[in-house]
Amino acid sequence: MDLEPIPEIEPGQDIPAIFEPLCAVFRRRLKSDGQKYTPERARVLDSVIRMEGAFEAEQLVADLRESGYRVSKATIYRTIKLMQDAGIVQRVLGGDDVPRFQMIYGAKPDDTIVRVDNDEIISIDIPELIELRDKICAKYGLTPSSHRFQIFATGEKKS
Amino acid sequence: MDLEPIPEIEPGQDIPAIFEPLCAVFRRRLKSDGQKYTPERARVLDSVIRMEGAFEAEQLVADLRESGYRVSKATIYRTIKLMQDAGIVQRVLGGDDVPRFQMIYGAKPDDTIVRVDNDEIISIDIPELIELRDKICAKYGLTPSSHRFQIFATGEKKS
DNA sequence: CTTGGTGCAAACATTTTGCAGCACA
DNA sequence: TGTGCTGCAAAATGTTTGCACCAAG
Repeated sequence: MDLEPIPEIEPGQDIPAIFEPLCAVFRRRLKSDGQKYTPERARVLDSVIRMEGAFEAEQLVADLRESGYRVSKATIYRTIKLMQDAGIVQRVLGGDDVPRFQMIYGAKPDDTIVRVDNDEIISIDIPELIELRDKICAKYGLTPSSHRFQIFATGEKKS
Repeated sequence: MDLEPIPEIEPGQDIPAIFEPLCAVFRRRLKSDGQKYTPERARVLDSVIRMEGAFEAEQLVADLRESGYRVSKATIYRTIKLMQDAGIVQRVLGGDDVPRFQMIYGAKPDDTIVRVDNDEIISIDIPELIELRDKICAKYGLTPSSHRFQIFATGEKKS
């Protein structure tokens, strides 16, 4: 491919600073495995960073296609897998059963109530959880990057 | 099919009492939707109840086949969907990306730390979460059946 | 020249659907 | 007689793989 050369840290133009280390994380991980940070992989990472919240693999395909970068589906899936290995994204399920991915690093916490009787998803905000998780991680000598709290509930009181 | 008639509450022989209402829940839900509690569906529910923790759809197929009940794959998948609608099971993802299902009713909460740098999963026990979730649900007029708390962390202190 | 990466298309795994026949109200 | 349920096989999704060729060290 004849894309421009890859800068040392290629965060794209309008990517929040919080995501900048991501690129470095990915590059480091690839390098330590004897793998390369190619233009295609940079494009996929770029696209992932731009996604808001959870996204489907197919959205990456579409997004990259729109951007004019023809990255093959196979490469996209392969790159997603690499990013999973690098701890950058994870696979998740929403209320529907569509498999999606979401960023781990820099992701904002995801606290929800899932109505198991009608698939409704209610976002809630529980600041206490952050200190709770930090406390727990400290006990294990780990550094938390994000968390996810799902409550499964039914609506007895209302339909 | 020439199976024995379905008793009013057919909990199987050695199913813990905690699961008994499940059958009633399922029957009630089906009835209210003008659907039927057939022998095949009873068999699938039976099999689901016997599964420990999360299970793959294919395990139900195998389990039912072993039991000598030939329930078609299509019916099993259709029944799983009905049970999802009834709020009895939900789809989940484990550390690998294999889609699985798990019981909601009677399921024990699932609190874990996910080491994003090496995929290690550490089970933790946080009793406070139960009261927290109950408090939150009460605020929304909902009845919690289970929850899941995942912390994503890296091991800075040890590898 | 060796190792890794890519695109393409075929293969795969899992789940859904169309359809003809069956069961029961 | 109509409505729902079943099995089967085909179709639809979502993801992975085999292969031939390309690029960089």
